[in-house]
Amino acid sequence: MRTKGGYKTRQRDIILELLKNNTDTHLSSDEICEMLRSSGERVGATTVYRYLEKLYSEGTVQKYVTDRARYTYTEKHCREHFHLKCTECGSLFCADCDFLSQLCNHVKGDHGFTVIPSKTVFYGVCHSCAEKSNAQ
Amino acid sequence: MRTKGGYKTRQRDIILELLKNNTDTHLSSDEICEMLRSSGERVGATTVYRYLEKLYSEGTVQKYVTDRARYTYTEKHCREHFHLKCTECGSLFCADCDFLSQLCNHVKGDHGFTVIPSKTVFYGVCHSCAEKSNAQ
DNA sequence: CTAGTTGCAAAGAGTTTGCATGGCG
DNA sequence: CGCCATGCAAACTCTTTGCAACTAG
Repeated sequence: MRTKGGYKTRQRDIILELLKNNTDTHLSSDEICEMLRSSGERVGATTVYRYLEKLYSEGTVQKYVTDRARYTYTEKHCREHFHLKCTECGSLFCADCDFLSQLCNHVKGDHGFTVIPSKTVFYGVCHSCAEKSNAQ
Repeated sequence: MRTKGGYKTRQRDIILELLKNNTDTHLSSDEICEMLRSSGERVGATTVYRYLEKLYSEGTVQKYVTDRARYTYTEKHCREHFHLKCTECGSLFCADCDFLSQLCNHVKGDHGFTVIPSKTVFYGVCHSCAEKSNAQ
């Protein structure tokens, strides 16, 4: 959680801009490079990797590791919420309620483990995807 | 979820045996190779990879992907549990209790989202790493 | 000017594939 | 004997590191 901002560069600007414009998906560094390339920009893969890790360590983006590392811009109003990620359609939902808030206390008390909500994602199937499956 | 059993071989026997004797941990293919090697057995890495994927597709083992793929033998009576992954030391813990079991019902009922425990990992800081941080 | 940033090339790490050999049934 | 399994080597993919050139402040 470093607080130093670093220099402001063209590459960092456009990477962050792209992340802010795609808060509904999880992008891999590869996809980010590709999206930038198709819009005429060119940023080295190494730079993307390094900047994403920097943003992650600052808490600016969230990181999800499944088969590869994926990142999503952390919206201010979601900072202390949990996230529900649908494995079918890829949608990301925010979940904030008493039960989930208590979860941290429980895991801390009974399991001695301090959960970090902003880094934790529940994987599963969303309502609409579940309906589709039932319909078949 | 194929049902074909395949041939019974020395390698498959000892890999499955090892998995059954280590239901409390999550083993990577690399660790499995190493454990077998230190007990005098020798199995090629490729064979371990291929057999684990086969067991996974059959449902015989569960697969967890964090930084690398890890597998655990699926015990019949074992209900699904969540995982706690320490971002400091990388340790992976299992969490199986009523509170966490209720979590699925709650998220399903109040959020219309079906959580899949085996795919969900809680990220945070474990007890011993938290102590180290406090000591500093 | 100085320290942080970039990006190519190369190294790593984990996993998969090609293919000839070996073993179960 | 036929077919599946094995395992070495090599290919592959994602990610990190070394390092020289570059640039923001």
